[in-house]
Amino acid sequence: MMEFTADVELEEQCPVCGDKVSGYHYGLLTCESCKGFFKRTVQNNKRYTCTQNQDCGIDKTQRKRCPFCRFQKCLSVGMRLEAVRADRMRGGRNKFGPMYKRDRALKQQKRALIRASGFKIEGNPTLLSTGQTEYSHPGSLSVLQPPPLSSPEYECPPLCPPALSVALQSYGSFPAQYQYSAPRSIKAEYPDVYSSSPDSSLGYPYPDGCMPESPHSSPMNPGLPPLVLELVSYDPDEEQVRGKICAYLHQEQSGRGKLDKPRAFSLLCVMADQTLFSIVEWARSCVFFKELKVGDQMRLLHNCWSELLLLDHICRQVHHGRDNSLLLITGQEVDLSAVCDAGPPLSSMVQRGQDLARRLQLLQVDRREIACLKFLILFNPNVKLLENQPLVESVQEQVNGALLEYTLYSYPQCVDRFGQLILRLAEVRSLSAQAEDYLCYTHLCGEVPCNNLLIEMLHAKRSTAV
DNA sequence: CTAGCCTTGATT
DNA sequence: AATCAAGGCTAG
Repeated sequence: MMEFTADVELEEQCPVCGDKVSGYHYGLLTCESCKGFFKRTVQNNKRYTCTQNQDCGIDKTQRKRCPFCRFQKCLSVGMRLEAVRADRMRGGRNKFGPMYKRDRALKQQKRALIRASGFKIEGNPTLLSTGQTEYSHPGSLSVLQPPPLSSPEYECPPLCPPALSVALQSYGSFPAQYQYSAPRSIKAEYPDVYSSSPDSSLGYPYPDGCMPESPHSSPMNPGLPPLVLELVSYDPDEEQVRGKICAYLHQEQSGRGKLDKPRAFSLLCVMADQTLFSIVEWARSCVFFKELKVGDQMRLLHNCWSELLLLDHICRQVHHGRDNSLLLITGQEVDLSAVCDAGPPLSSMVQRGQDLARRLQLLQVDRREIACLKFLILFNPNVKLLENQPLVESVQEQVNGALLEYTLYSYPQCVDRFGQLILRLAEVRSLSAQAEDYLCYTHLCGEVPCNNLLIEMLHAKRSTAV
């Protein structure tokens, strides 16, 4: 009973400062003051600096002390820049409406469950990142910006320790958010720990609320291969990744002078670079991959990083579902016509990407299938010089089988759904290769910031492969 | 700047 | 007509 009241109270606290929540603001439940603070900051394009170590604790009494850290926290808990209106239009509703509604229903469900069973649910399966557990880790953002890379602009490859091995090894203590992997709870008691509102969670937590409903949304999922369920459980929380990357970008932007505007392209590179870190984190948390030695882990990632990055991008477009704009990991939209102005190689690749996204959209590919595809990409048996080749081959085989079975059970009306998916995989590979070439070329022209994981991957592949 | 209270207006 | 999350206003 104590726990129950504690839990409920927790949910009524602002995730930024702990003050009393006054409603949904900019994507989640916050207090009135953080709402106002976030609005002022975004509307007036404020840039703050931290006089300490950018890890100031934010609570009700100290929130005024460091606006920099307060804003970082706003972003990292999931407050959304896009919800601040550019045109300052008052009143009405925005596209987040449905999301708020879902979240309310979810919380209601959770409360009912707690009351019914007197049982406190562990983990945080909500779509929104509200009611999270730990803000006590001021340094949790640092994973995406490991020490050697922390001053992005001015370091060059020779001085950099290999970022991938750092990313694979060094943050042993790194937190729970990429790994609420609890494989044992999958098959058993709580079939829906991962997807509390039956299948809406198969879609990405994007606000549109227009996710195609999966045809198999029965809660029980009879013929579902357990492996598929497990694989999808390793997917990171998109909201959290987005929050971290936004926080990183914002920090970096305020770190450099106002005058020094980064060019759009290099901004995209930084974004891709940060996304890559989250992909590495994802891989590290996955079954099978964890069992491999670091050397093999690196070989696999070197081989497939661009495919995973591309697939991530494509999936975002699938759920974004618009032909005339791209949705970035940060939640920003980029007009496609602007991209086309950038010239033929880039615009044709973007076009190929859009075509691919459209095909996947027509298929109504679901999140479980995507999870399988990611594993198929990661565990590529064609990678040479693996110490544990048999494991990689076996994973490839198992996932293939599970995906085939899944598509047959879940989409019996689509005869060759499996084949279609695999075909798209080939296109992902081909397009990612083209993108790598392009990146390599632009890098040689000095257009890409040269200090990052992105470039390290690029070089690694080119020096070992073929 | 902050934060509590007020006004708006699309959605239900 | 009620709701409620946007933006606005203004003492402190």
